[in-house]
Amino acid sequence: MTGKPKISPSSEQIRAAGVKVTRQRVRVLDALLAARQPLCHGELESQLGGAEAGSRRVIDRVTLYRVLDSLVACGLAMRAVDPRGVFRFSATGAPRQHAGHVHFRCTDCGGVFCLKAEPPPPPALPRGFRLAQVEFDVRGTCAQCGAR
Amino acid sequence: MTGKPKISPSSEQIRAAGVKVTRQRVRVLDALLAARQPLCHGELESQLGGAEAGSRRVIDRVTLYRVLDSLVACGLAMRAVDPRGVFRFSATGAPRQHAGHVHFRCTDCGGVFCLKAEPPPPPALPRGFRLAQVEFDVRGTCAQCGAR
DNA sequence: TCTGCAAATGCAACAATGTTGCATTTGATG
DNA sequence: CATCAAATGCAACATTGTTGCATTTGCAGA
Repeated sequence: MTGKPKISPSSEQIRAAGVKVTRQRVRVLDALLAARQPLCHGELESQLGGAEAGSRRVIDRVTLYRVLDSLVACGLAMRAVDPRGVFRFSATGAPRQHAGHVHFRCTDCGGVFCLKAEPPPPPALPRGFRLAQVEFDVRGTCAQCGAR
Repeated sequence: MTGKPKISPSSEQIRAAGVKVTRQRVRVLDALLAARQPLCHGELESQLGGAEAGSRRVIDRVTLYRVLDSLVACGLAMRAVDPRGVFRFSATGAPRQHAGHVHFRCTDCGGVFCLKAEPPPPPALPRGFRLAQVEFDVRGTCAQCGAR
């Protein structure tokens, strides 16, 4: 078994999560793991579709939605909403490059800036509550947009 | 001129903001001011439409979008995105009942709980950046969902 | 290796939310 | 009251997300 061509770590993650390992799921999870920031459906679609352009469509629009749903359901991905009201997905296992600091989002140009500040400590929760994720979202206008 | 039927405070706010005072704008701002929580487009539509049901449609769907845009543009209202990805609007002049504390959102049942904790102070921004809004988002599973 | 079945996929159609173009109406101003 | 830009209503369109159903595929067991 030394010559197995290529076992992406995603396959293992998916198998470990107890769901079927399919080409589509591997592709999508790979994309999420490689991404520096959470991706929306459209970005994933064009990224996956564009990569192998030439053959036929790599993944169906609806399938992509369902794959994302399944990844979220089995804990391999997370879903958040961006300021435009669009769902964005990120791999939970991915190195969270953006986990240790706070983000500033310019409502004018849409740009995202990483602030030096550390995220605030999570607040105390009532008995029985379990914390899964904390997001500290700071919005306004960046220096460039403010200058105009 | 003593008998002017009814001058809602919204009219004054709108006039002060320097934009035309129209029936639609007054209605929408009234609704936002009266609301206990941010309202989405659909809620506003049915609320406004239902109130005067009988005559014809009170406000056009598109007009409602545009009125909301204009209220946001002149600073009388604020726009945020809810966890479903839908825009929600609130009057900036309205008593912000939910402004002074942090929210916990259960990713299981979708419920929102108000925590006792105060929101963390906004972080320092680079030169030229202007802060418009801060959101502290805490997610996980609530006691009830966690018990199952 | 083959077979069978539940899960996953692709396709079409639909639903909800938000936007644009344009003709008509209306608020404010002189 | 005359005027004109702004606001409104209507129709059509765009984007994002969902549902139903027939076909394909991963995977477990014979």
